[in-house]
Amino acid sequence: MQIGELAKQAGCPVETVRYYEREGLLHAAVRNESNNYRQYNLSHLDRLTFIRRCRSLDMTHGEIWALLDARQQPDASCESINELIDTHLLHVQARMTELRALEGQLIDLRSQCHAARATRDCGILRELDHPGDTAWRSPALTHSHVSGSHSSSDAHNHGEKQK
Amino acid sequence: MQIGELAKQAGCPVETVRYYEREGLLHAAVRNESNNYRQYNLSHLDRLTFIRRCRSLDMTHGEIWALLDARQQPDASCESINELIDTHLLHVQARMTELRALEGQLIDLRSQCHAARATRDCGILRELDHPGDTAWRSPALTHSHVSGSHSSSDAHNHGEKQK
DNA sequence: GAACACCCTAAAGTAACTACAGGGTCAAGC
DNA sequence: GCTTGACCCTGTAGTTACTTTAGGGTGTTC
Ligand SMILES: [Zn+2]
Ligand SMILES: [Zn+2]
Ligand SMILES: [Zn+2]
Ligand SMILES: [Zn+2]
Repeated sequence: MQIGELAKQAGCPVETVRYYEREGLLHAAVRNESNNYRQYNLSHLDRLTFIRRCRSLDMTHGEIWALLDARQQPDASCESINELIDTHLLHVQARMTELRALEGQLIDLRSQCHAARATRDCGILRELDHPGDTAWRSPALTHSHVSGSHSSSDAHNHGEKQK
Repeated sequence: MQIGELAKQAGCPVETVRYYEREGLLHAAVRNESNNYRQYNLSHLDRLTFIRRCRSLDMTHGEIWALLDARQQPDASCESINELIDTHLLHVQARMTELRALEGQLIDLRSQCHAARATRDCGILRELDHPGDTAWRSPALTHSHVSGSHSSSDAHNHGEKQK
């Protein structure tokens, strides 16, 4: 199996497979001697699929490493695995709590302006400009990874010409 | 006011202020001629505080640019501001929906192993290894930025010695 | 004049990819 | 034999919003 087929089976881009190999997450494939193409077998596909399932649960590479390591020691206790899942569940829940708080603040903010008026009278800007009575404290820091709410394809250019 | 005082008033690190200036979000400060230190006034503090409030709502720099731009035109309609907040609220809600789905999957996964047993018998690994009947599809892509659940301080090293 | 808090710049690191530049390999069709 | 197109390779840079590090100047105090 070459890299395109492996990636297709695992449902991820080819570049991601090469990236995982560089990171060591995926074992380096044997190369075809004549053309230097990577050759994969089913155990590679197994491992890659495992990794992608963990990523779809938003685990970090560090968390995935820990699971892969644990898997290498079938005789050890699985306690650390159970704990890792618990901890990661807390990561996700912590972030949800933050986002719920943000949602509330944004709904409050939005309620400051319903009609379209002149910008100078917009209640939203007014509220952003002066703290007001709503709690403007930044959300208490959590031990969560899992951050953000914006897709990477959001363009962030400002007054610059597009190509 | 020099940079340390400004940062303290706004509740953010000094480096972040310099970073915003490089990005253009914050206007470049006048420099003290003798020592080249940045000198700020209250309008800088206003703008920085505005930016930080938007960031605490998890807006991107692009979204903040749009608000800052709109604020420059007090006579225009504030419709775009209202829409921006609506859209960003959708970003946050979309991410919450994703995280709720993740939470459900993780709870399912965790339920596969309650006692600490040998790793070879761990129901969690078993489930991660073979798709099982639970829906393993990656969460439908949203138009959200706001991603992740892990804090940046999570260490992600594996078998490497610490310094 | 030494300690210490403060300021400066430029460059690299973070997480997990994604994209690009520049080029080799292979099968099919003309 | 040559072109077209799909596939593969390497290496590097870009993404987001910062943070960290290296290396060095400034200002006040003891
Ligand atoms: Zn986690
Ligand atoms: Zn308005
Ligand atoms: Zn947004
Ligand atoms: Zn277990």
